[in-house]
Amino acid sequence: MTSSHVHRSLKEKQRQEREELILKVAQDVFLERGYHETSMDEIASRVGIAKGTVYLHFPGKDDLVIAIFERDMQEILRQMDACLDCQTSPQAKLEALLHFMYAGLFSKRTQLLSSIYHSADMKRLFAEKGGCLRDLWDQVAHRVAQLLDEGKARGDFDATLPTSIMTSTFLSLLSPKSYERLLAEGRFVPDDIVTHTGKIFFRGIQAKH
Amino acid sequence: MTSSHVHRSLKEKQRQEREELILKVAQDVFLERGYHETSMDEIASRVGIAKGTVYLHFPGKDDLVIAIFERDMQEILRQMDACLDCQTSPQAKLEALLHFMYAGLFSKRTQLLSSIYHSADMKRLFAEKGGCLRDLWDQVAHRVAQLLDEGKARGDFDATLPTSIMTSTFLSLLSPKSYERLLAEGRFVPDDIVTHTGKIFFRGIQAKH
Amino acid sequence: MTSSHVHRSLKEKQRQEREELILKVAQDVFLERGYHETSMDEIASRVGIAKGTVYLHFPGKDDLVIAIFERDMQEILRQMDACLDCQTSPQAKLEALLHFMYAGLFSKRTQLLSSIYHSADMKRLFAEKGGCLRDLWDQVAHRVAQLLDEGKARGDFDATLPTSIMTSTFLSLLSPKSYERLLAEGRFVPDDIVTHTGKIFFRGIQAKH
Amino acid sequence: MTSSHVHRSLKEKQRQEREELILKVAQDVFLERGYHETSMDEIASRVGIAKGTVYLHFPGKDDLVIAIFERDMQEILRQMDACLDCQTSPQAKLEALLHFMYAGLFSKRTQLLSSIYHSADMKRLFAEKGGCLRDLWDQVAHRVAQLLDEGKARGDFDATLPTSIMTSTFLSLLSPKSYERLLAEGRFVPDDIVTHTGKIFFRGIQAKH
DNA sequence: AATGAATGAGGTTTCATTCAT
DNA sequence: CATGAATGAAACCTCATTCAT
Repeated sequence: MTSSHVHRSLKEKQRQEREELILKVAQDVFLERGYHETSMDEIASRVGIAKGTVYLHFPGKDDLVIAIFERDMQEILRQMDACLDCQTSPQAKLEALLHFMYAGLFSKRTQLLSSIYHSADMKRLFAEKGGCLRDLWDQVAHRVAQLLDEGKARGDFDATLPTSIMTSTFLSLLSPKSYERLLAEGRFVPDDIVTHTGKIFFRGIQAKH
Repeated sequence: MTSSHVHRSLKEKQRQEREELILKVAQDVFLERGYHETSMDEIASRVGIAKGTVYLHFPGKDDLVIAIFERDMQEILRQMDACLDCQTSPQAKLEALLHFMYAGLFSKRTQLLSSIYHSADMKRLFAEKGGCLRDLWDQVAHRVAQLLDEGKARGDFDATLPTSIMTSTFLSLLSPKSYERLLAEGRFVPDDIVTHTGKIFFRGIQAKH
Repeated sequence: MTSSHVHRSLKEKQRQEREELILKVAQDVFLERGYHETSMDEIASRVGIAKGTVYLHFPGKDDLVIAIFERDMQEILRQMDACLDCQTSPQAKLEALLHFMYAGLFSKRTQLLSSIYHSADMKRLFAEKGGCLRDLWDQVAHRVAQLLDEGKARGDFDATLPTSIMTSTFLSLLSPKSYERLLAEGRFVPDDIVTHTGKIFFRGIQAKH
Repeated sequence: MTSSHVHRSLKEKQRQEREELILKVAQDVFLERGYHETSMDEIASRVGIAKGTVYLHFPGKDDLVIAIFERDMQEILRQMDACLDCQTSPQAKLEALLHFMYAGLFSKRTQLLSSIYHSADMKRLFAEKGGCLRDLWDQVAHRVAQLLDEGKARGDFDATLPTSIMTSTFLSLLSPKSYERLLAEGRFVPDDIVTHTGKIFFRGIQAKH
């Protein structure tokens, strides 16, 4: 009984690990090559499994991408909350958020998020299959909007600016592609860029005294 | 002789007009459907010509996209210069630039530009085939950077911020996708958004007094 | 103008001939191998064209089979009518029908018709895509039923037998598969078989005197 | 020792029961969906066992179908003989046969038998793997032929008709598909149809007096 | 013995590109 | 020139079969 249970749980664990691996690899390949330039064959062979095996985990290519986005968004939300707990003022929280989104592992996730908003075919895909993603993204945007409103209430941020536009502007800073060249040129490290960009944004929304 | 020459030139004019039309239509379709979801068939049939005819103007699908980007960038440069002439202060010029990039016809071009920076497959395409585009984009960035430096020299902009980062931030504002939802919700018109966003940016880079 | 028209019509003619050829070849292959054992590759290569070309004529494998059935049924109806004109009594007409259905070229078509009624997957296909086929087959059955009723009215056929059952029995004679072995053994030619089978049927439905 | 033997025999019995169950279920699914539309997965899951287990009983999908046909034919032969014992005249025996073949449980088997004769891929399968089936079917045909000859000898049936053709015609009546529509329309019950069809056949082969 | 995850050959379909007319 | 039929490489996906557990 116990052995059987352990056995089950082991198999299940292996299954989940494999699924996780597929998601990870697929994310990389999609980022490198783009959705259409990536074949299921390539994903499978990079994972080191057969094409058919991928289909045991995800019913189709579409669903694989959706799953990647979903996992990423959930992780981002989770980490966002964790990171918001450690700070006090709304501005400090938003700054922490910015830094976190660009930090090591998350730059990939942030890039994917940004691609949602920028490629016509992905948008289509989400319109058709990604109902749940809309909610998750709304939660991200909602958290940001809340912090901005909180800052306004405290008199930190300019209350005459519409929160929705501030939110959009803040989120548009989460498009790491714009900074890739800066990084590529090697004159800055990510933290520099985020710090400066953040400074521009927060000065920009500061309440006039 | 003369008649033949006129004939030639007429033909040539028609040819150019058609090429222009193909570029225009293709741009629309690419924006609607995305690169991979758009077939040469669809472009040809929307233009009202045969598929083969498209290949008389552009050697391949890749080159067609490159040509679109090239044309757009050149047009943007041209209009940018025109629009910069009408203003006096660097900030006024940059504001005019922002408004212009979102104005009617240019929103499409701006969207395409933004997609350069955000989709993995386009980037690859440009890396392989789009040598000339790099130069054009550098010119755009250069104009912005010049204005920012000019502003710094006049004491308008904060000289402690690295110009390259300011430039990047400014250009990242040219990602209309971020605002699509704001527009879709119907609470703002493009000009509102640009005005507010610009306000944030320019306050953000203002020199401290 | 005329030349263009002729040109058009020539192209169109070639197109139709090619389509006809595909239908013919596909019918043969489907008969030999069955629907699922036949690949589009095989059809194309037997016709001597590329796989993609088949798809210029038929949107999918399904539609190809449907088209074959439709063409066959229409041809059968046409020939049936022709063959019914040459005879006088209902029985003579039905006998002519039987012979005609087994005659040279039609044995193939008859075999296909029969396969409609006997394979589970074909039935499914027709249920989904073959609306028009149902009508055509009904016309065939209707013609037979009419002849049987006519014969009853003349006092030739037994009026106590339900026409629908007589029709079914008659049509079940159109299943050449049952006779293949007889033919294969070489002791009979098709006409013998049809003659004897017909004799059994017509005696069977004869009015009692 | 004895216990081990009993154990063995118990296991063996369970094994046979499961094999029987697989055959039964597979038959149903093949009839519903057709050979190619049926996956080994579906069969296994309907039986309630793992896919691999099916392969412990049958080396492949082909062999499973062959086994079904073999079992069905053997059962038909067994039941045929039983049913022939209860009747006296050849005609009564053949009539009993007809009714029996359409009776409740046997309609399925009859349908499968009929599909042997009507689908190209099944024929191929039997040509390659189904040596034994040929013999069994010959036995069925032989029994019918014997009865017909017996009837001829008694002066019941028309001796001028070739027995082989009479046999073929009789067996072609065993194609329940032809009657499905009659049944579907709801105007007849199976027994009506068989009775009328049989009447046509037996009148058709009756000796002239 | 039983399982079911893994495999990979094979099938259908799409579409950028070519080329004879 | 312009056309659009033809091509065939390449993608997605299924499923019979195997094999480690």
